[in-house]
Amino acid sequence: MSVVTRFAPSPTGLLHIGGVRTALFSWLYARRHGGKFILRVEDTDRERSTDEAVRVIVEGMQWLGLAHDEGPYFQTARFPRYQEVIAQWLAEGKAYRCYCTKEELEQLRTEQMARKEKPRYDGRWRDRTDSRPGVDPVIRFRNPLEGEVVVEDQVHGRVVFRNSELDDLVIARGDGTPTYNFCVVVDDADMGVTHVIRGDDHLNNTPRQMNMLAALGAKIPVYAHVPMILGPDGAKLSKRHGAVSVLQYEEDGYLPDALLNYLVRLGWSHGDQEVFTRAEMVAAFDIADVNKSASAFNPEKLLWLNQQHLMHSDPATVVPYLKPHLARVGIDIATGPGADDAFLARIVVAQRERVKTLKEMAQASRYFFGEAVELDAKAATKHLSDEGREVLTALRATLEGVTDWTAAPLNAALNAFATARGIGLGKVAQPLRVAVTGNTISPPIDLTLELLGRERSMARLDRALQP
RNA sequence: GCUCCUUUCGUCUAGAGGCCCAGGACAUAGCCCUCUCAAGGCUGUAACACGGGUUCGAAUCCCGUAAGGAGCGCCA
Repeated sequence: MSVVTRFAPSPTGLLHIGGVRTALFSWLYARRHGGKFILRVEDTDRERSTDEAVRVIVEGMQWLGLAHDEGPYFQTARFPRYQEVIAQWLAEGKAYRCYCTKEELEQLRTEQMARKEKPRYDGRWRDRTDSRPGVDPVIRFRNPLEGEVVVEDQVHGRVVFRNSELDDLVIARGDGTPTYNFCVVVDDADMGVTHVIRGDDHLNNTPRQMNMLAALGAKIPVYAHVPMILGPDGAKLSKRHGAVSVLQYEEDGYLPDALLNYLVRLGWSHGDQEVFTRAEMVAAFDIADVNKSASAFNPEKLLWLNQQHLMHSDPATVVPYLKPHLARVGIDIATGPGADDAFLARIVVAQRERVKTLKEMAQASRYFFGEAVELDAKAATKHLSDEGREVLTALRATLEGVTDWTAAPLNAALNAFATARGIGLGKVAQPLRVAVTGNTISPPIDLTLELLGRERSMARLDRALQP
C-alpha cells in the first residue's frame, strides 16, 4: 500500500509552530515511505477564514521546504461534492433532517447540564419524516446507537469509544453548507489518505469520523494523534509565546532546517542525537516513536539548534537566507569589499560561531560594509586612549609592511609586533579592532582584517588615529 | 458534570522487570582554552506525581488517587 498523508490546516488563524509540527510529521512520514503528501485548506468556515491566513500557510510551507505533492485543495471548491454525498445519505437514510431551533437545542443542553449529563443531541428528529415550516433544517448523520468504535492509534495505542457516547452530529448547516467533520471524511476518502497524522485534540472526533467513513464505504486510514505543543510556561500556546505566524521565525533569523529540527525533537527522539539534517530526519523518523505527552516550547533550545545548523551547514546554502536580513538592517551588499555571494559565505563562516540567528549575524556584520565606521564612544574611550593610540601609531608602520593581506601573515605580524614591544596581543588587537570595526567584538582580528581588505583597514585605522 | 488523553531533572528526552542510588541535550554554576565576543573541552547542581499492590527485584506490570489537557457547537 502506498502511503498518502495530508496536512489540513484551517485558515482561521495564522499557521504557527503547532501546525507546522503536525505538517512536518505528515511530510516526514510520506517522504520516509516514498508516499504522497497533500496540502488541503479547510476553509468551510467562510466567516472566520482569511486570505492572510491562507497566504501564511502557502508561504510558510514554502519557506519551510515542506513541499506538497498534491494540492493545495480548498474545501470551498468542493461543495458540489459534499452536496452529492449529503443527497445520497439522505436518500439512503444515513442522514436526516433536523428541524430543531437553536433555542430548542440550547434548552436541551441546559437541562442536561443541570442533570450532570454530557450535553448531546437526543435524536428527536431521527425518525421523523415531517417538517416544520419556517425552520431551515440542518442535516445530521445517523450515528450507530450501539457498539463500540476502536481507534488503533499509532501513538496512543488502542482507544475505545462507545457509540452511546456519540450523538448525531450536524453535517450540513441550515444554509446548506457542510461542516468540518463531514468534509474531512469525504476528503480523506476521496483523496485516498492512508495515514491521518494530526493533533491529539482531534482524538475525540475520530470515532465519529470513522463511523462516517464506514457509511461512505471507505477504508479506515491509520490514525496517529500527536501531542500538542505548550507554551514555555506549560500553559496552552499563546500569542505571547510561539503562537505567532511561522513566518515570524523567518523574520527572527531562523533557518527552516533548524526550526524543523527543533520541532521534530519535541515528542520524538532518536537515541541521543540532537542535531539532524533534513535527510537524517527523513531517514530516522517513525510516527510510532512519537511520545504521548504534550511538550513545552523552549526558545533557548531553538536558538541553540539554530546556531548548530548555522555552524554545520554549507555556508553557500546559508547566504540566500542571510541576504534579506542584511537588507533589513540597511546593509547594501554592494558597499562591501566583495559584492558577491562568495564574500557573504565568508562572512557566514566568520560570524556563525558568535551569533545564534541570521538577524544577529546581519546586525553584527555592519562594519564589513560601507567605507567609514562609527566608533562606539565607550569602546573608543577604553581602547583608543593615549596608550592605545600610541600602540596603533607604531602598529601602522608594521601593517604597511605586510605584503600578503591574509589572516596567517597578519597574525604573524601582529604577534611579532606585540612580542617586540613586550605586551600581550590583547593590548594590540583590541585597539585595532575598535579602530577598524568601531567596537570591541568581531571575529579574530587577523580574519577581520583580511575580510575588510587592506585598503579599508588602513583607511579606518588612519581615521581612528586622527585627533 | 460526562467521555477521552497525559504524568522521568526548570525544559526536551533515554529508559520495554535486574545493565539505572536513572543516561543525553538545552538552560544554569564553576574551571580550562583565549586578541574581543563566541565556539569548544571538563566538572557540578537537578527528575521516576502520590499511595497501594504483584515480584527475590519496578521508572518499567496492575489498581487507585492527585494534577494537567482535550472534546462535549448549525467552530475547525
